[in-house]
Amino acid sequence: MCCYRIPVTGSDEESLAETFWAVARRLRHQSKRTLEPWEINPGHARALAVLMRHGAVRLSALAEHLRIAPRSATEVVDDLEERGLVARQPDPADRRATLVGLTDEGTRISAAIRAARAAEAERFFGDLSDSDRADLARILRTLRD
Amino acid sequence: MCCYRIPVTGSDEESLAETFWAVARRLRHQSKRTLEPWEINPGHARALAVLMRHGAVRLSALAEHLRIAPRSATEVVDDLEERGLVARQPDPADRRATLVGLTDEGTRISAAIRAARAAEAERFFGDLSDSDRADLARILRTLRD
DNA sequence: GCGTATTGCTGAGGTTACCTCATCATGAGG
DNA sequence: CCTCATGATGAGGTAACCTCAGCAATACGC
Repeated sequence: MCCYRIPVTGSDEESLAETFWAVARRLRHQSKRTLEPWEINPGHARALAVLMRHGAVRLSALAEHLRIAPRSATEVVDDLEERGLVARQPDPADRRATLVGLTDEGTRISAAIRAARAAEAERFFGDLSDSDRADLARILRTLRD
Repeated sequence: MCCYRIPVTGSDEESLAETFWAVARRLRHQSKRTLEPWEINPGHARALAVLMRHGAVRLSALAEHLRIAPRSATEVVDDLEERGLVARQPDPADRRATLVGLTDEGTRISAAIRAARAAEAERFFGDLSDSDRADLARILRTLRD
């Protein structure tokens, strides 16, 4: 690795990462508060969002979207089903598989959560100027991949 | 809240948050890989960093820095002590308290991790132009509080 | 068709990183 | 001193993951 930076730069970079995590923590806490009215945790909310976006999917597909093991998706779905937000139904195309879809109430609540999250993002990023917001989006997209 | 944004903006904001979390995930994975050579997890690394910065501190103080319950700090310290990276010593000022400090090896390893993290940050943020990096730092600082 | 391998879900049980509550020694204030 | 507060820790719990084994259904090679 040529051109190794001098410590000052290293220290700047360190604090950039630190600042990033500080922001992440604040955003995470705010998200948690946003979800409190529904007594839903972030993992369940993510599952509902996937179902909202993709409609009824197999458990294994849900697991992939959530990046968790299939067995863990079973548990998430168990919980949500117990609360009446999702329902299992046999997959007509393959009798081994089960499809999970939102119930009416699940759809209602997912929509409400979606709106609350949008409002939350507005609150969180709302103090930024339009150009800062655009810069942030552009820079983050660069870093994403 | 006046000037409520139209849905398009809401959707932009949503994706800003989403992009943020995508970046966070990538950074987290990279951090994990950075720590692998020492077989140290992020929580332990954070504890070592606190001790590096503050020297020997009480368990309760360490817990505060890490934002975990005092009882949980006991466990972190148990693990690190078993690995010879930190040592407990009685607090001369209060016989109820114990101070935790880095051992020589703990100091060596903490320094190595610190360097590796700086290199990791350089790798991660290195593709950005200087001005993007400055913008990002400034914007994140705005969002931090 | 027919046996074999694969796939989809779930029961059983483990791990990790936290937590609370009770306990014990020590310290501080009336 | 006697009471109350504080610092660490033992005991035990929880949430959100995991792996592995097992069962049913399907797909594949011949």
